[in-house]
Amino acid sequence: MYAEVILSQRFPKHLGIFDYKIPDHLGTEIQIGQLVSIPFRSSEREGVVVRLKDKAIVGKKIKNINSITNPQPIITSEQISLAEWMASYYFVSIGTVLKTMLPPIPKRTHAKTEKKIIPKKIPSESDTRKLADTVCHHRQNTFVLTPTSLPQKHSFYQAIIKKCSGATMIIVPTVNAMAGIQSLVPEQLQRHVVVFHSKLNKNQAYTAWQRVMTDKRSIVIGTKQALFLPLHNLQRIIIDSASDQNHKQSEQNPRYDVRIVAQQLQKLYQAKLIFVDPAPTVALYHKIINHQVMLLPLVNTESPTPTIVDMKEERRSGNYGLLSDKLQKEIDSNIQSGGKIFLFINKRGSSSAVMCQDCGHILPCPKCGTTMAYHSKSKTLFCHHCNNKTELPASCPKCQGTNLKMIGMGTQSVEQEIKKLWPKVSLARYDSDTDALPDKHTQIIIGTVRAWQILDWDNIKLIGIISADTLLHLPDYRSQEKTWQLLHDIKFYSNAPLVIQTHSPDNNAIKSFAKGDAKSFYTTEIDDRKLLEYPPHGRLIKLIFSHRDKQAMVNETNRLYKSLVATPLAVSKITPLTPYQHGKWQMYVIIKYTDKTPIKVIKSVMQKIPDNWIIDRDPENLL
DNA sequence: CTGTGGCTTGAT
DNA sequence: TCAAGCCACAGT
Repeated sequence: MYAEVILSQRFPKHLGIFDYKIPDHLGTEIQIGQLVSIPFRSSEREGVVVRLKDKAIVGKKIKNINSITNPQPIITSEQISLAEWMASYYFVSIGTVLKTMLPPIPKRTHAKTEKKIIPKKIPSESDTRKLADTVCHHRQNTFVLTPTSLPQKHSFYQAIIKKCSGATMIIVPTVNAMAGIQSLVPEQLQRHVVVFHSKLNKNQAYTAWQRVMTDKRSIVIGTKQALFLPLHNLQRIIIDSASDQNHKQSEQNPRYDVRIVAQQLQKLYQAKLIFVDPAPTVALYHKIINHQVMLLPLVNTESPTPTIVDMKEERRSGNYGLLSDKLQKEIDSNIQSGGKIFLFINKRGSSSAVMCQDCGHILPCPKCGTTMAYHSKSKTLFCHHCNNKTELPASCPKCQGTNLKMIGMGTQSVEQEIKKLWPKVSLARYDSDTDALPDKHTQIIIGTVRAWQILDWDNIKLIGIISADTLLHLPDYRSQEKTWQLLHDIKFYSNAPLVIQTHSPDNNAIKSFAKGDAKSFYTTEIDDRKLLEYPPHGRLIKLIFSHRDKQAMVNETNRLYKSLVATPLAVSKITPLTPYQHGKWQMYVIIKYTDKTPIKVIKSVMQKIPDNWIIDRDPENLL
């Protein structure tokens, strides 16, 4: 008898499963999922048995398994299936997948130390109780919930945890997001809670792994690695903040996406899958339209209509500053009444777009229409989509105006302007350059998304978005979607009046948001992506090559690009926003395919990608 | 990909 | 004489 064994080690993608002979004295004891000791190259290693068979591959010298490390299997057959699926989907070796799945195995386990969590009292709404019922008993297996406020979301989670039997997995995007959810679990169920994330030490991780294997009612709250826990009786998977970028592992192989892996888990365990986010991604909404997933109906809650301020108008009426008359008036009246104000600035990217101050036109690439990025060093415009390069024109191609300006402004410039207008008001800046927390009594806080975590949302009485345009004109196909999500996230946290300043008041994301018309946003956006077959019409694989030597990088990128052009797949080259990073030059090759592309074709092409290229399937962005 | 063995270099 | 550092290499 022979066994297929996987080593929990990163291997190149063509190498994964190794055959070993089962010595006679172990013949009856070997089981799938067991950890065994094996000779590998010149050392002793541990591996997982995944299959038993009569014949080993020919042409290799087959070695013997030394011994069984632990008779108790450490991994279930469902997990082996999942690992095999992931390896093939993400074009990595199964050893690489196993390395992320398995907990580090400690020499000996100590008693765990756990933080005591005080459960929060949440007003239970009949609305969310009904939805929890739907999730547990409806025939549909995948759902989407679009909560309009934090209490509503929490009430739903609590209803699900209380009402439904079996084990639950709640996947959150960041470690910070866990505590808030843990406190929702009622006291009598707290003993079933298992917290899981990358910052746990060996023993804590191992203990969590052991606990979920036996508890039939586990409530796992964790970041993406928690997907791989061997839950007993897994009934439902909740993806919290489902649109969040952190649900994708982009830095390291396997570059997996929680939302994709969770679907696979759902199938394996016949569990229920629930995506929760105030604003679903375009890809997810597309599935709602196609009835592949079910949108859970929510009763609309009252909220103030956001005010859109057209900054082009402001300029025409003589206001050249960063703050519109409308926003100034609102700030003024809030200062009078003592309400707190949050002024939101989106962090300026490392490149910025060029806008005409007279007509609001953002300079597009003459070849393909994508927003061009301004490189301040070379003073040129660059298209990240088609590599087109042009000089900065002297005047606007649309209205001939000569007031061209780089858009993207920092928190500092807004701070200056506020100080000028209201010299006495207490003011704090909170962004990635700030360490100190703002004083509790600070009236105006100017900040980036980083400030969201520390804001006292309940006491914020006015929110101003200084410019919705910075995000809007990133040269990425998802910039509209990101703007839409950002606006919804702000609204989700606070019900305060919202003033949005923009040069593009007719933009789909901004206009649809102001009208509260989700359907219009998504259908328009899906339509707009049709022409270039961007997701959800087509699907993407990003190939990354980096090298210390710029010329070597360019040569290799061109070589692979040319070889891919000869295949049936659509390819394009993209220079990233920061082509030089960590002492290396890099460039991307993007592969676009559709559901009609045979999987065989994709597989055979990807097999030929050299091992020194990074393969990122379903990338979070193209920059 | 990464642990290993072989080889070079530099300090003792 | 040995440790550390670098590189090429092959894995059942």
